[in-house]
Amino acid sequence: MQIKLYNTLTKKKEDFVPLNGNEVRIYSCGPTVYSYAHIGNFRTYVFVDNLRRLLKYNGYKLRHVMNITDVGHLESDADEGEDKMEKAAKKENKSPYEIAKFYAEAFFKDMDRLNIERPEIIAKATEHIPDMLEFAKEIVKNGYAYETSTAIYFDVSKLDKYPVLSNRNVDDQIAGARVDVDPEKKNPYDFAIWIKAPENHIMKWDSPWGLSYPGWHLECSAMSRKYLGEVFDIHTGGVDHIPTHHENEIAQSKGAFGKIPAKTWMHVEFLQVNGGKMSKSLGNVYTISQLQEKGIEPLAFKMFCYTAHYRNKLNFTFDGALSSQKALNRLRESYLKHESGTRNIDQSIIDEYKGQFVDAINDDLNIPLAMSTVWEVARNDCKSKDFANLLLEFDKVLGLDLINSGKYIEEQLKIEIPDEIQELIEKRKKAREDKNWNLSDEIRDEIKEKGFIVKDTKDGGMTVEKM
RNA sequence: GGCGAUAUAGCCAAGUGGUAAGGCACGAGUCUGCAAAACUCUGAUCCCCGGUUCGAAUCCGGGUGUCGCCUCCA
Repeated sequence: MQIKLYNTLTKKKEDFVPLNGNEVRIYSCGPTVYSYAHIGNFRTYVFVDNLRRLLKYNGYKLRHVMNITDVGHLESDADEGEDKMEKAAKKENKSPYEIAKFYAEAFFKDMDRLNIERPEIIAKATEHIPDMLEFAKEIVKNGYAYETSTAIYFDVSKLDKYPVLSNRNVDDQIAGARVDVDPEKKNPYDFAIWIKAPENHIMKWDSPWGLSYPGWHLECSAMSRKYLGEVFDIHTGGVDHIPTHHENEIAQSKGAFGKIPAKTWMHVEFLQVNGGKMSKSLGNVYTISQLQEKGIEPLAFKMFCYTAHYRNKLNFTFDGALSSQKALNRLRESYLKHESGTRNIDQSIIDEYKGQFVDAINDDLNIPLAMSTVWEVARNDCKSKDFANLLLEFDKVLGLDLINSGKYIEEQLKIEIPDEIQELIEKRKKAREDKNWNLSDEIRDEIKEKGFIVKDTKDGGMTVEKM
């Protein structure tokens, strides 16, 4: 079955065919490691994980690069303000390199908890300064850039067309937007490819323009070409990258070697919170750890992402995430149910379900639709290892770590019960043996007030959960 | 001011011409001393108006609402 992917560049769903045989080359814009990544960031990385898994499921080999931005990303994408790394470093009284190391580690820890596969190549900007400098020199040599007192700017008016990804009309937008334009810029949409370092700037390197550092957009252009070649298959990022970052990457590649660097550009819509945008000023920027504190596992967040298609906005609420937590637990129970089954299922039925699932995911990664097939299998009355194996097959794309379902459920039940509660449990056990239901119910309420829930099992035992 | 997206049951949402997937919640039932859990069952004609069509949630036009981008952000 043919994979179809939506391409922002052509604004169409297209049949996906790799440029180079069986190998798919992908570049994903990674995090700027100046603080913790939030759940909005991770919606994008969950998508990238699904994309990887989809391609592998269809038999392709991957060469996937993700960058770690640890220099050059200014507070504003329009080349204004301080470098984010330097700003965070000052705030936390550390070096930019310490900041980068700390938050990069935190990022990968969250990626692991989300069961997101690592790209084949992780590329740090600071380790590729020579590649970027080379790229910048080519752009300058080809006449696509000019020098001002503060930076080397890319001259967008030299391009045949700008922008190519977004529809915006440059002149109209400038008229209405409240932006202060650097008077030294020739065109408002010119952007810095190389920035002259102020006296107190920590991260800076030697260049034909003195001590300086690369512009943010340049790292992706330079590193993607280094590892994937001039033109590769797929470039991913969030929708916010469309109008500036990716537009400028394309401009740079055209300036350096005259080509648009990727064939397919894929963008993930924003995760909203309570129906609106996530922003620091509203205090609704959550991290994976903060979700965990509220009883939402990282994998439940992944499951939550599967309720909507990646090209649509998804409204995050804690209620919504908790419902996904429940759904995930039920899916795990269903897997275990089938895993212990003994019935045999006709291969034609298995093939039917598999076909439904593959049709959905191959159609521009329609995971919400695919999930309806997953539930049909999970909910099937006929307990069978064949269904358990089918769920594991689906999980190759979903990455919910279903094979370890038992472990996750065990962990949820494994809690420390204080002596005080243990005593109440013993008292209640006796009351139940005496069929003193009033006392039994009273004790249950008392335990509940102290934050634990007691459930009676069929064999006369009890289980205890934390609220 | 410019550009764009979206509007489907209580909530999260699939579905782009042929009589509305799925998840969660609610309600009912089974089970239970009761409860919880689990399981089963139950619910929407798709923002409004007009048009195209044998037929539209799905296409076109006009409204209204919400959201986003152009300023930080995946």
